[in-house]
Amino acid sequence: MAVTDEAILKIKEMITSGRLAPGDRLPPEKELSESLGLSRSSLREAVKALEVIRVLDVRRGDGTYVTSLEPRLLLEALSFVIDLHDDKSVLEIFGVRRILEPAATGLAAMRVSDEEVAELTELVDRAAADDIEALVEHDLVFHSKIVKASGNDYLAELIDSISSHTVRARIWRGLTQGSVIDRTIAEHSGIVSALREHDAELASARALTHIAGIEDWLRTAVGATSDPIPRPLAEDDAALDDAASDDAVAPAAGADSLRRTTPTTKE
Amino acid sequence: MAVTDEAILKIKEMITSGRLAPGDRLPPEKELSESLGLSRSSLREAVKALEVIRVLDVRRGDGTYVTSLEPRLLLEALSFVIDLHDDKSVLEIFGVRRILEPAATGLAAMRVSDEEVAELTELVDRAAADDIEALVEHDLVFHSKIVKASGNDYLAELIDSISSHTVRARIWRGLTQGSVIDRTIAEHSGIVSALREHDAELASARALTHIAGIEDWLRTAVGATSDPIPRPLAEDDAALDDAASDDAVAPAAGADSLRRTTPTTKE
DNA sequence: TACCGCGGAGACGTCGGATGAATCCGGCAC
DNA sequence: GTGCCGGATTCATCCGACGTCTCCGCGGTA
Repeated sequence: MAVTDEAILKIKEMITSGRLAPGDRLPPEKELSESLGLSRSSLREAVKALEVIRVLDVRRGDGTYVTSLEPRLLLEALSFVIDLHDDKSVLEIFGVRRILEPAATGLAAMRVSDEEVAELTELVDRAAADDIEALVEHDLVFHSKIVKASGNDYLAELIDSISSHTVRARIWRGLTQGSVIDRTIAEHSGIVSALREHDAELASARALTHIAGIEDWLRTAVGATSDPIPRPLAEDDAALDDAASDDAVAPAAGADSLRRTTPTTKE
Repeated sequence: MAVTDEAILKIKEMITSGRLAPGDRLPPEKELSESLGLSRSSLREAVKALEVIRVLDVRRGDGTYVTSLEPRLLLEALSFVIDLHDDKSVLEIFGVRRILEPAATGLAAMRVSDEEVAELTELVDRAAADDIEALVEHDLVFHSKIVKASGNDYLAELIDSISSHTVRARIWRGLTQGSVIDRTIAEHSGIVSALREHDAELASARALTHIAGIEDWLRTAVGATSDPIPRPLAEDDAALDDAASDDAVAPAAGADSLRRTTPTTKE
């Protein structure tokens, strides 16, 4: 096995064994490379690999740290990978979301707090139908809040990760189906209503209905035309790509390559 | 943004834009580094990062290729990351599996072929209760086959990925609960029976029962060995390994600290 | 013609050093 | 006490060199 891969496993083992805890600082690259028996160059490749999957956090001029290792961080990498799937996979991914999100919504119905219901209610009320982009933003926040209320962070982050990929599809849907805004808000309202009553079964059913509506449309679109969906992924990376193309201003802080691509985060 | 991160995004963009298709070979490192405007060292860090998440396949002495980008590959990285979660997260992860696997089993019931049923039947019959390790192996194959039969590769691979992490826990369970072998086989048999009849509801219910049984045990085990205060993963994880390897069975899982838990090609 | 072995070319793997840039931190002036 | 400054530390990037592996064409041989 390559020394770099060994280093990756050794660092991982240091974490799983407890020698390195979340938040801990690693020895300097020079020192660590010597103790692991490889060159600094090779070690840096290992560190970079662990950085992109959010296991390590490298701070220039400071040091390298173990991240909090929270599900949110570790699943971020999933968004990156999902971006690389083709149209057929998008349908399969949607099939997974179709399973997870109703279940999460059902869980949320059983344990959602009054405050959370109030927040969701306000969110839906405020989502007056202005424009598509605002709706997509609202949609992301809405679903994110609900799955978070399921009480299972891992489940919530997993759903968030696999949902981000469908953003563009939903945008396109919005562009081609005018009635979608009202319908989406109405469906959201129905879900909140079920949550308020702690009716898990109804909440779950309404979530499924909601998602299946999008899925149906997506299946038709993919199946119908040969070049249906606006090119998988690349476009909302445009900002990043611009930044990368050396004429743009450097992003302010902590620029990452694997930052999730949902419009919710800006760099 | 760091040049290495730029390179990662640029390579990703080359793939999503279609300039690089699955199986394609990248330009040599020297050439690519020049065209991307960075040193070979930095490019190598980018390539390494994309290699660990199975986007690129680097073949020494040959060249660097884009992988097939199949869900199976891209989700492999998930297994790596899941290894880093603590016990609390393991329960949450199990909560996700509890949702996904019954659903996948239900889907499988609707479309499973006679051949697949025959394979599963034979698999269960052959899984005569010999030893724990064989049972765990059987269990992995069994569930893998079923979820694969769901027809949704992405779903199947996702389940496989999040299941791999529970292997050690199941080993420990096996060591502490003698009757688990017979019970597991009986439950597997029941699931196959429902699949054979294409009874999705029953298949799903039996899958849920099966998984919930493990989950219940896991929750008890974790709750028993943990304080109300969340503990870092290291201690409890080590406890799992110790418990496993203290016994004469000596499962391979805990033996090699540098083991690679993701099912990859050996190196 | 078909097969086999060899060696060169190309490509990745690893190393060590040098320089630049960001951060941290202690000392000093006010 | 506050704020500034410079040295020390650490990561970022680049460069050049050498090793090893793989591929593939060129002859040699049967």
